[in-house]
Amino acid sequence: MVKKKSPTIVDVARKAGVSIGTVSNVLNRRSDVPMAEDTVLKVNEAIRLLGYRRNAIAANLSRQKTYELGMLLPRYDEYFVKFAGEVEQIVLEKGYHLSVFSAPEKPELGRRHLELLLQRRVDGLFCHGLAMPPDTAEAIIREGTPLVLFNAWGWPDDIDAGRVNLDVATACADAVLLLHARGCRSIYYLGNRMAAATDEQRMIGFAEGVRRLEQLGEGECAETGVIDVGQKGCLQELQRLIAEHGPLGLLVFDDFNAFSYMSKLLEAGCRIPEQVKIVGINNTSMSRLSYPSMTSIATPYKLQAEAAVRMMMARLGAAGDESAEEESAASRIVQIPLTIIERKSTER
Amino acid sequence: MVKKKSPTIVDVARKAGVSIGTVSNVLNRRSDVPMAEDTVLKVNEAIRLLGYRRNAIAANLSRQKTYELGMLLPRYDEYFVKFAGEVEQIVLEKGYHLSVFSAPEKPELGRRHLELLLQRRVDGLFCHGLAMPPDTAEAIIREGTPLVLFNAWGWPDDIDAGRVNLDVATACADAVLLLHARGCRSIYYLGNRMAAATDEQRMIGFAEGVRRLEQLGEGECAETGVIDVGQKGCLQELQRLIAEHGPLGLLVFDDFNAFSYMSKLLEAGCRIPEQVKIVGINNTSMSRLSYPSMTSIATPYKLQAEAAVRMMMARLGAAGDESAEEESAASRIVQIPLTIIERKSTER
DNA sequence: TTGTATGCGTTATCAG
DNA sequence: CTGATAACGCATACAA
Repeated sequence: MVKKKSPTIVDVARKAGVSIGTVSNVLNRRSDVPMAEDTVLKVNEAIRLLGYRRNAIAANLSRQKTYELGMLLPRYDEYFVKFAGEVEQIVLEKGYHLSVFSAPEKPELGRRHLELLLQRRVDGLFCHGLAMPPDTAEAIIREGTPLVLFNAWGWPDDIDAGRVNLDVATACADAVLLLHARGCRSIYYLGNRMAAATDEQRMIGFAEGVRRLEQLGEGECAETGVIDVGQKGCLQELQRLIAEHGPLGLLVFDDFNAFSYMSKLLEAGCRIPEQVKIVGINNTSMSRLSYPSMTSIATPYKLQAEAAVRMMMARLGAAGDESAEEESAASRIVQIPLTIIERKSTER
Repeated sequence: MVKKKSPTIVDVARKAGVSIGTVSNVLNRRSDVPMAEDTVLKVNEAIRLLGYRRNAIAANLSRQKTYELGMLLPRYDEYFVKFAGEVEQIVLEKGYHLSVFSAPEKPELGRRHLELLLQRRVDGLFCHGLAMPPDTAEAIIREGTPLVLFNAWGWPDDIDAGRVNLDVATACADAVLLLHARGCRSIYYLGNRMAAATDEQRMIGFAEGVRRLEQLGEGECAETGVIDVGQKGCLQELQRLIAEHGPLGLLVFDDFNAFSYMSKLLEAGCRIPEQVKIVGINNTSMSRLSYPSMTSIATPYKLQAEAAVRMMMARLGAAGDESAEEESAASRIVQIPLTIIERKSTER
């Protein structure tokens, strides 16, 4: 059997006894071009008979539009994957599809993926704030590709990219207050310096929470501080704190680390939540299923995805349009609120 | 600022004072076509100056090849995502890139993604055995797109698709023996009927393990059985088994469910591993980080990914080639062995 | 070593 | 309503 090259509209046209223009019209169901009922039937029949399948490459080239959106992730973890999945769903309903790439710990790889996406002439780009430097972003926009960033904290304000940021800081501040309300005498943030920009937001929130605590002016003001998960003797330090101050409150970088340290503390004989109360971040399946179940800050994927897509669509529609040009920074940057899901690990 | 359409090779050619053919040649670094050092320099300079970026769409259309591979997943979970990530890495080194799609619980969505990939004329397709019915697979191959399936257990043998299957059954059998060796008097498989084909493999393995146990003819032959996670009163049933028979061995459908039930049992006051010994499947981060840490069957992503890519490359290379046509079923189907990672949850 | 011409499969325009 | 025909941007034989 020879590799019979797939049929083209030319074949379909011949088979149906019409011209290729007509085939294209019924293929694209153009509403502005009226067509005879009969021709449509003939064409569809020919398509079925030949097993014709449109060549998207040629179509894209011709119409100068791909209906493809790209997404650049720093890595595949539960949070990013869920977010990407949501976005994929939503844009699909709008006739677009999403191509996701990740660049695990490799800026060079990230650039390569980006270049690829650009060469494929994607109509728009979603990108994590960590997966691309600001000047690259600027260049992309300048060249005409709409860009929507997510979790791009601390980026310069004058970049014309949509931005959908999780308001992690506020949630972390709330977590500090929660831990205090649950009776913690000392409250620490267990961070991860390796993830600089992400860690910073949590730290800012933690500090804010501590400040709010002070403003409350409660006499039994808690002792607070920051420890790093990578720090040597981290576990011992925690045990010391428990011994010295009683109920220790721990806000941890993410569920993964929170869970990991919860296990270590349990193994060391600590009782949770009696001696240590833990709050994780991301509300992954671990936190829900663990014993004791773990309080965690939930990131609303769906909300964030919807906001991101909305921004993208606005940019896609307004391309070339000078009308909606005067977009305020306010509508360019959206903050997504998080909520704390309280579970056993912070019970009184 | 007008949306300046991106420069083409025509622009580059003009700027560099050469013809477009020449530009194309240096762009593709054709080894068979010799080029003057000087022209290459000129062209590259022009490319830099203009900020030229090759239009992959046009290139693909012209050369009738996309260097794109598609992957269809039933959903995004830790296992699939890791596997996809590995494949992405490997094919990247071979000059291909991977577009991943998932069809969470929606066969219709899956067909749509497939159609999309085919319209984009991907050079090849990786697909999970659950994400596509056999007749569809056959049609795809017939039309000339190389197909490599992974975890397509129980598929008809006459389909000319590469197949890379995890040998879950054997590993499950081994797990049964392990549980017995660790002193379990009764051994149960905690399955998940909802995931039919996947569950079946585990069940086959479990049964095989039980049979091997019987052949050993140990006097203290264990009692065995199957329970479903979705079953009402599942937890109570387990507790009853523990009370009646002492040390209970549990092989669970996957880490997720294993972890979930471990937590429930702990909460109910059971001691692990003293009263219940648990083996999960997939060796996800949960099993490693939990307390007690959980024994799990590790799936070698990398191995499986390498095997899958190897098959794909063979098919891509042999396309049209009649030489390697006579491929035996043996080399078309690869079994990947799994290994049990023993942790605290099965200690004596 | 470089330039020219043709084709890739569609879309879209504009006469019939 | 339908049918030629010119783009779309690039690759590639083949000619120079």
